[in-house]
Amino acid sequence: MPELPEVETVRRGLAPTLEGQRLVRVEQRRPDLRFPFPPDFVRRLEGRTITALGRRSKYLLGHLDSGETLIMHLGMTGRFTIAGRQLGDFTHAAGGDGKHDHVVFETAMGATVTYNDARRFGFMLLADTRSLDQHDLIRDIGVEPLGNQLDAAFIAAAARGRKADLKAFLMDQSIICGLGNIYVCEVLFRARLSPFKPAGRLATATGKPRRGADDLPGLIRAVLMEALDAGGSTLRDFQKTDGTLGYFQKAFAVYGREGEPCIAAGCSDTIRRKVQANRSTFYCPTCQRA
DNA sequence: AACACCCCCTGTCGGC
DNA sequence: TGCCGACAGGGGGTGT
Repeated sequence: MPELPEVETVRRGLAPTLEGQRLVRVEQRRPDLRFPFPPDFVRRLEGRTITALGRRSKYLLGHLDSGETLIMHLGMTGRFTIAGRQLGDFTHAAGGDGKHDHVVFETAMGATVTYNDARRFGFMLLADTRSLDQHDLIRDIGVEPLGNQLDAAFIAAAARGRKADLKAFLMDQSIICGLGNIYVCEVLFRARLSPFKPAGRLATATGKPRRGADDLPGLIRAVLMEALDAGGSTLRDFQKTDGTLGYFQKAFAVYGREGEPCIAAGCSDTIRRKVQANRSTFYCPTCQRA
């Protein structure tokens, strides 16, 4: 399920149950997810306290009092359940038969947190906290879009001379992290930029902002913040019901709307879908010409 | 370095 | 009803 807003929603949902809590029991039910679990995975977790639950890009980071950090990625279908309350992958049915429950954490307070991941594109690793920034999977991650490093100058400098198309540019986690297929489509629609034009058009030859580069930081933040708000409200709703609310409850302007009318005022075109780098790109050919 | 592909895995959905 | 292909929110690895 996870792009940045969803991972952050999961983090906020898990934090009250895990932060400051000791793991009294950890169950690892298979040898691997996307990657093999680290050696002695259970032994290195049991008895440890999670001092803080953080996030970097789409990674969840469980900092332990042992000096290690539990790095978790949800892949496409990863989700956590707190004793019946589901966090993540809202598109798949709630609950389930536990068929894909791969890891179970039990805290000293008696809470049970289960990780479920049908496709197993997610993973869990352990890394030394002190050198976490230098970890292979963390080192090359780009700027956090909700942080203060993302501005027009940064985008222009990064885009300068790039031949890859705008869609790939915004999907590239080593430039701006956290955006995935859905939100890139939504951002480009709001920016009225074509997904298919080279990213280099965002910058002048000397690397100054050009065309949509000025608008992008604000639009990226707006799209992510709206999703975050929706995720939060979804989460609150979910605690009170057993339905599969959320995520797709949020109304997207283009994502998943192939053949439906463009929502832009005065536009009578329809949303198209094109496969780009093996992923679907949704866009309005009339509104996104630049 | 930057870029274009391929692949990992399971489930679901639409068409026949 | 069954079968089959297309598709799904990610990203690591490889080859040019």
